[in-house]
Amino acid sequence: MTSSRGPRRQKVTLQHVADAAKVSKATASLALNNNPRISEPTRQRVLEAVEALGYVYNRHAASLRTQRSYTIGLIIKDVSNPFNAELTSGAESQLADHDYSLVLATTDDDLGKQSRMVQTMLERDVDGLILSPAAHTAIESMRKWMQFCPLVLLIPYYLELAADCVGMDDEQGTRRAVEHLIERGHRRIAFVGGFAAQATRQKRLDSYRDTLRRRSIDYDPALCIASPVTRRGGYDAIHQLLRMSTPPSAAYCYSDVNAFGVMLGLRAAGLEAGKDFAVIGFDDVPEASLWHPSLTTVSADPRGLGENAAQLMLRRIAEPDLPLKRIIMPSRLIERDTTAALVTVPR
Amino acid sequence: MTSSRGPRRQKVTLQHVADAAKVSKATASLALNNNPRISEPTRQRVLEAVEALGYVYNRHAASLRTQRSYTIGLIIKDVSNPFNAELTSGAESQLADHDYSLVLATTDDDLGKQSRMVQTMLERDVDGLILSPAAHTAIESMRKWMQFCPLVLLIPYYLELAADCVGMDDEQGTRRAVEHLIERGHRRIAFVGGFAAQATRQKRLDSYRDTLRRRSIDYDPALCIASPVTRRGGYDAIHQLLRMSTPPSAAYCYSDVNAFGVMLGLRAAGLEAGKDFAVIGFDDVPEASLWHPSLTTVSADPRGLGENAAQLMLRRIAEPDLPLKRIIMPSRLIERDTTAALVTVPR
DNA sequence: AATTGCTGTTGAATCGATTGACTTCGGGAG
DNA sequence: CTCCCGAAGTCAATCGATTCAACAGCAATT
Repeated sequence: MTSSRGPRRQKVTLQHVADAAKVSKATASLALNNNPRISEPTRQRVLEAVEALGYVYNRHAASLRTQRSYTIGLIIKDVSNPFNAELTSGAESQLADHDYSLVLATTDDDLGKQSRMVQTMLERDVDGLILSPAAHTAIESMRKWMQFCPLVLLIPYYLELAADCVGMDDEQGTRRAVEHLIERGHRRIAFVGGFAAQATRQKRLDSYRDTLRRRSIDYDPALCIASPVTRRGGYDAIHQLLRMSTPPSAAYCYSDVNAFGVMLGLRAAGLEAGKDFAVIGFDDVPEASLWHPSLTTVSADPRGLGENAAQLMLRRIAEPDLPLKRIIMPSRLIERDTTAALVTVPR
Repeated sequence: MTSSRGPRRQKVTLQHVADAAKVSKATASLALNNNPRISEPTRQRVLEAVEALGYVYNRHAASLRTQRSYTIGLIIKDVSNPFNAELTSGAESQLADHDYSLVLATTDDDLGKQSRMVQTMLERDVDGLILSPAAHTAIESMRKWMQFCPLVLLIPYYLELAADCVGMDDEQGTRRAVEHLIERGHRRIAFVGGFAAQATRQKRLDSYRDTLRRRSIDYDPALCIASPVTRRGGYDAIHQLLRMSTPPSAAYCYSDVNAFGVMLGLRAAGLEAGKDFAVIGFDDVPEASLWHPSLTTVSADPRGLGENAAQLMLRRIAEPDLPLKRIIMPSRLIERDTTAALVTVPR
């Protein structure tokens, strides 16, 4: 069987609409844009013609003239990660509500791919770029991109760059998590997951050390394990930690995904999270509440992040000269079962 | 502090490049498109000028002329669902590899929103539309859209429509799942989740009944519970099932998400999945292997679905007159712990 | 009756790249 | 010496909507 996709329906342009409504192309255009200089009866005639002919507006032609594409680019590392999926969802729905479209690209955290993706976005003349920069992205690159369109960063640690941004309160979230563990009697607390190059991780690590210091607990670098942000990463890390001569009794993880890995590793070692060992994650992905035992974690509202990023962008487009805005979203600790038990024999 | 975003850098056009390279605009264009009529030295001069001036290609202008946008629209119900996130990821990476961009829109399964989203896609003159149609989408609507650009459906049950499509083998997957339960001794097997309007669910339900019939097991409509595709839906359904005078001993669920709800409901009722009651899901989302007990489920490879959809689209664009292609991806049963136990007292 | 002021409409240039038709130039072939 | 040819470029029209400046028509004002 051959597909019967006939010749592509020949295009109906504004000229055809104008002819059908017996007005000029200029009038038809103004009518569709609700310009008040066009009288109501005329506008109606134009709208009827549009309906009758099945006219489809051509945004490329319009963009060429107006220099606005009503398109926003979103560049992230990976959509399949549930955190980013939520973020994308939030941004998309916010943009759709304002008649903007979302062009999505992923970088796999690779600088080369990132610059190619930015390039295609610029070629498409996006009205703005929402970016979660790949590791090691140079400030200079981003500064260059900003000459073409406004930029909203999904990370709040590029203060040298005059770009709007939105991010989590990593510091506060970390403090709460570590204090929670200390209050439950833990003294040897591991920090698991993420790589040194990640600015977000560095921030959390600093806050972790700072919190320990304030509570007069020694910082032990051996308890800090860098790893990929995957379950495997967490699994391997806990394995390594448990073999230490004085292993930790708790782990604060860079991400829920790492925490899940830690939990699997504990189980494999015959230990139970929440009873024999405390675990805290970060992100509060939906699964966090569903694991058994359920995971104590720092809540990160990824959808809200996406929404805020989109709003920031729309605001910037509407008012390019507004002062910079950096949104830090509050994080809060969600206490669940993996930190249920008190340490009975501290120290 | 005021943002110092200066005046938008004034545009460098092909004309500027041509001037700098001391050739005509036409030559510059041909050079950039690697047209063999341009000599190598000339092409190099043009490329150098591009580099020196920081020229950015304007795809809107090109699209206007060529009637190709190198953009594909993806319209799904919801990105935040992990199944769809994986699918999106697969499609995006496949398209990016071929220099196509992905415009993403979501419908929330709402017909009105769907038609608005399709509209903006057509205005953007996408080269193709990959669609997971909202419930109750009329064939006629889709036929209309196909007059504007090729369509790839993410569901294989609109056979009346001459559109390429890709989907799961719901029938085979269901048969395997139900047979697996029967082999373990189950005779009263519930079908949980989804709504009647969903074509996919209907397909699975048919296959479920058919499998029972072949094994001479009576079909009991009371064991089929429709519900939203959420954990809550599964939770409520199992609750209802357990109150029956002769409750089922197993549930085959429309989706993993429903299955998780069933598991939570069982736990709340003091039962343990895999020991007191068997559960099978559909999709094999990553969490399925991580729950405790781990979930037996039908694997659906969502990323592969997205990749295939993208490939189908690229193929259709390259060769519009190829015969229709419908890809049914094999599904397989992943046996895990929720179906571990045999029923000791069958009947 | 001529001028002014509106309102509603239109002509034509414009955005930036593509492309079919045409020119130019420097050899060979005749 | 002329003609033809191919290679390398260039001209100019084109895609479809927007928008500025101009203008027709008509009422009100002088």
